[in-house]
Amino acid sequence: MKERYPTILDVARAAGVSTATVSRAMNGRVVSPAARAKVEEAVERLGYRPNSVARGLATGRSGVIGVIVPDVAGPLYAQMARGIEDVTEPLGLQFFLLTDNRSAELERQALRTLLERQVDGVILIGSRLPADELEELVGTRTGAVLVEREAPLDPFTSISLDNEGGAYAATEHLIERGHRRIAHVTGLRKAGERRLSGYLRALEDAGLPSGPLIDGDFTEASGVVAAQGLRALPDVTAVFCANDRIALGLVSALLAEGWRLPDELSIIGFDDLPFSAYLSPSLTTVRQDARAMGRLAAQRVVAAMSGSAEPSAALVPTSLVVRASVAPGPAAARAREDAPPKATSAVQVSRRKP
Amino acid sequence: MKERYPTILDVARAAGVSTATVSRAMNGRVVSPAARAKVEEAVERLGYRPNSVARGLATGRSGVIGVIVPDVAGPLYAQMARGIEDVTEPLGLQFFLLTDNRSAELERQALRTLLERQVDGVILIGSRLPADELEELVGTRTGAVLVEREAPLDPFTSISLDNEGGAYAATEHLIERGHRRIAHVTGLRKAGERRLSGYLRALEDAGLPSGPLIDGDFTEASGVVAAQGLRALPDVTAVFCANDRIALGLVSALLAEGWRLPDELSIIGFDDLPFSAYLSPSLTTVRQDARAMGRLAAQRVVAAMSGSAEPSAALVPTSLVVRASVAPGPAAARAREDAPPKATSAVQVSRRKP
DNA sequence: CTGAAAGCGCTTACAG
DNA sequence: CTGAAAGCGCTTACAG
Repeated sequence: MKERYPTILDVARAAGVSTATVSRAMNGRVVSPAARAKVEEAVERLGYRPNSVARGLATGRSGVIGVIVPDVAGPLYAQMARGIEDVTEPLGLQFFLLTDNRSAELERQALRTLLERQVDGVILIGSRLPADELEELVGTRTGAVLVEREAPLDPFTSISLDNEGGAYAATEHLIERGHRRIAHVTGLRKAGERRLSGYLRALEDAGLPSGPLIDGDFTEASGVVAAQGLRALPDVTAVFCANDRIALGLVSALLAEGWRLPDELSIIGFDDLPFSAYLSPSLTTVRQDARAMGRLAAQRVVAAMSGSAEPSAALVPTSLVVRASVAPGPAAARAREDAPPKATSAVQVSRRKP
Repeated sequence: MKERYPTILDVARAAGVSTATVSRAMNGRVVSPAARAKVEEAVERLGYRPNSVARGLATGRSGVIGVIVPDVAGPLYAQMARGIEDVTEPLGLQFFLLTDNRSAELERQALRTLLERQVDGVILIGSRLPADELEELVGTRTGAVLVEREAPLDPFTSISLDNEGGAYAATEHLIERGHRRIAHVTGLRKAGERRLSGYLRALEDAGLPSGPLIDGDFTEASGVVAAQGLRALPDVTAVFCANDRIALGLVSALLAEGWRLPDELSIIGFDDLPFSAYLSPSLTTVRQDARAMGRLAAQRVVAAMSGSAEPSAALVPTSLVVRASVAPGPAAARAREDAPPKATSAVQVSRRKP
């Protein structure tokens, strides 16, 4: 047990060349065909695998980029990880996922770990460390990009979802469908704030007063609680939930109380989680392309690693996914009385059931 | 830019001691209080952070355990990661997640990467590499544990979910609730097979014939397709889905066709995903404690790393979560005609709606 | 308790 | 194209 792995020296001896030549052959540098053949044979025979720790020490580069996510559990982070992989894989870079910066202290630890391991770059998702501390920790030797940063601007490259725009589009969709009294179940943190302000701006642009705000925290449970709040608001015909998990809880509670959806209440979510298309009614929502964000983050961090990067700030767009959870609102009904019915396909969907 | 980080030598000079003393102080070995104080002061002043790559090379241990998951996207893997963290964190070990072994080739690459990086242990989830290749790659220097391995036995420590037992419990539950004609939407791979055989065994033990088998592949889409199959099977009163995602698709399609659930069809899933409690009707299912599996895997790999480990095979139990998607079956109705109604609370739930 | 020195397994100018 | 040698930043017997 614990037998020694062959080292580059073993290979050199077996091949009758120097370790420098083995190193060159392994890394695709110029080497005579004869030497290359001998090295390859020896590598094969000994089952040699280079020790990347030693290489890392010698080169000062590890070839890995570290990713800190708030919580591995989120399906969105998983998608983001996939996007990161899309770009690192072809470049021969590895990336390591470190979980959870749910607290600043955990994030600090995770970041230190990564830095001590000499990662070449870091992607911090939803970071909550103060900018100056980040600067001090990360220094200038390591590429860094911030995704969905809580605090505002930094001297770092950052990438954020267009939460405001997505919320605007969702609210606008409800308005276009004829809703005038639209509630919002709020979320948390920066993303929650931005979604709220997109909602408010859409109402304002439509000349509508702000609808009731119901406290939420991005969980299903808060959606369930919101259902109670809605009962006291009979004039509300539609609600924009800060995310799909809230919408899931809300729909669940409403259905359990016997509400007919979407006829009695239209609901729209945010995120487009994998289950959202399969709810009943299927959930109209705002899709965020987490994979694209991951790709973008990886590209930026690679650029930052090579030093060729000006700090920049990117906003990733969202798209509205229209499904069946939004029915025409009262304004649409009024319009129908005047004009001949001009059913859009979305209206079709929502009217097929009753 | 690219300024040099301080090294142990910088600290030694600043503190007026040798690097050996700095090393000892940093690692909590015996050092005179005076020396310790000087080192600590210098570390603080220079902002020194040890280079774990260099340490890894010197000690031959990296302090990291690598985890290969089939797909970061699964919420279950996320839970497992949390469980792994539960045990590695207090031990000062790090773990790195490498994604996706959806193909043997990708898994091979991921494993090589990990090994080249000198991880002290690996946890392979759902590995599909042949046992002999695993043995050759991993060797005896690295601890390894297999979670939910596809192929049968190995010389490795393995941990599996009790898929068979969970499926048995699910099917038994349907039988106890009075169902006699129970279909099964199948899954994939070893887990799918085991769930199928648990289902078959439960029917057999109850003296019932096997019900119809509908092909599935663990996706919502296959659940949607299964709904069509069920239409042709009017005598089926209950269906055991190989996982919750299938159940989600099935419920979605059935509801869209106007079925009343659970009255017209009882449904039971497997996994207990986060959304399952919020479906309408809320889904009765088999919970797997992925976090506990992760914990167990981590404990075993730590033991394997210290060499103090006999290979072992553990089976992690499941538990039935009774919610509202199972209604009493025909046998229960017949029983009711004889005896006065003896409604269990579960029956209550499922009869409140119609 | 402490220091000088060798060693971990690579890479890379520097000569040739 | 190739080799000898120094160096990457630590740790750890070995002496003292």
